[in-house]
Amino acid sequence: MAMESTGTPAPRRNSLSREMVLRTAVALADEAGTGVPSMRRLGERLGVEAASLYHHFRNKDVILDGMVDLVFGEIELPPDDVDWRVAMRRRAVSMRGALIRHPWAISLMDSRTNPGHATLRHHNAVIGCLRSGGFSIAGAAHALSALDSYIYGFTFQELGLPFKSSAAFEDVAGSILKQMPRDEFPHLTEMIVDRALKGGYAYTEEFAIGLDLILDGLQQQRESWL
Amino acid sequence: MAMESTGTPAPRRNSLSREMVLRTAVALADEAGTGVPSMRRLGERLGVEAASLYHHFRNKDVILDGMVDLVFGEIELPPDDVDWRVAMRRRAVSMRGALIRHPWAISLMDSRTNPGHATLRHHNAVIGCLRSGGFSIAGAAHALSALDSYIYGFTFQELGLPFKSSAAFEDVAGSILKQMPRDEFPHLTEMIVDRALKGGYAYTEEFAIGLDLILDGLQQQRESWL
DNA sequence: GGTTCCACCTAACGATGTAAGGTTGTCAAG
DNA sequence: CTTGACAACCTTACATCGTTAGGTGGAACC
Repeated sequence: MAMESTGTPAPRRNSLSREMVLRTAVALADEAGTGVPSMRRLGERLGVEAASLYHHFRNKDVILDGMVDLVFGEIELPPDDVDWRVAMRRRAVSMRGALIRHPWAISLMDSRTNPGHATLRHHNAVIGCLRSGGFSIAGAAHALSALDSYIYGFTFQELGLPFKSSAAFEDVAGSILKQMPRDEFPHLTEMIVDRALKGGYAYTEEFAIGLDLILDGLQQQRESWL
Repeated sequence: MAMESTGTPAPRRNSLSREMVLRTAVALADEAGTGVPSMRRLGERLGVEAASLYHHFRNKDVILDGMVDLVFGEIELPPDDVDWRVAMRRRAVSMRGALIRHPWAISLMDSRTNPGHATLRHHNAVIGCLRSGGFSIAGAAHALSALDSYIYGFTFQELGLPFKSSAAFEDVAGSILKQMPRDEFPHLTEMIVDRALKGGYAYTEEFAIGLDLILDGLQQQRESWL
């Protein structure tokens, strides 16, 4: 259904192509804070009425599918000429980057169920990298699950937090502390104070710590998964 | 803002209480597939018009905040009479359970920014457990980040998959295989076939594998984080 | 008994996704 | 060149959504 049977989908005349629509949709979604555009806004940007989009896409869901696939296409495929560990590390960093660049994408992914071509290619490459790195099928499945879970979860939380700069962090931390009964939640208070004093929260560093911890574990367990 | 300054919020007369509204909202959201209820449906279930709800909640967002906090309240707090490792393990399992029981919750969390009382208590207890287990402040932060990321990410992916029973898994796997060019994605194909033959995907087991991998890593690194 | 005020209602606004049917422009066949 | 078909696009409309403004009834208090 989501996959064309003909190799070339016959790019008709002067119409707005699938590609063009999806690219504008992504661009619109990226523009500050607006999130996924409505059909009307998307049509407007394309110089077209909202309903016209339904001649190219059965419904909005397939547009969302396409947008998610575009994001997957931005993720660096694991290069196959390097160690599996550095390949997995680089793709993890690249994946977090793409999800941060397109903050609307991760919320979309949980409802989407039809993987696009870029998505399939991505997963295939990752599994292939793990397999040629010495992982069994089961082992690769476990590694993939652990890594993806961590990447999604970390980015998910990072995006949810209500500040982007570390200056903003201190403000928010301060105001949370004010309205929080400090003696009821001493450990939480302590941690927030500590992080705030250390001058903001370094996401990239924190991401690397957990990532390396998982990669270490995978390296150790690799040969036990046969 | 989200936190009452008075200890008892003065439960007025015969009105529909905050508690009752939130509980009904959660119950409605849990009912198959419907997701978070609209204000009209929520009002209907309470025998009230939609607009009346705005006398108790400034807007829908604070209802969503309350719903999320109810879910957090269901998560087992780490008991403090056991080893930090088994405590963290139990709370992870309990957390996944709550998120699976309320599939709408995780998609809500990324937009919510005002933590409720149960949420704060939960985080405080987790941090406290780690600290008395010998983690430094920084170490507890790293442990919390890694664990929560994994739990969120895993559950997030689990909920996104389009099947719940392992019988349904084989169907879906089969139809994906059919429309996927198998020779273009050999590793992906191989993995799906392998998992399908093994009779479905055992989430609980897979969850435990990654979780224990992270717990192992935390145990090893614990003393290096000072 | 009068006043106050709270809990609820009615009515409406603009925005959303989408279906139905009409209009236009392009292209191939006659 | 005309004719017809068909694709691309438009107009209109509908139900549903969150939310606001202003009204109504009855309980609570002086």
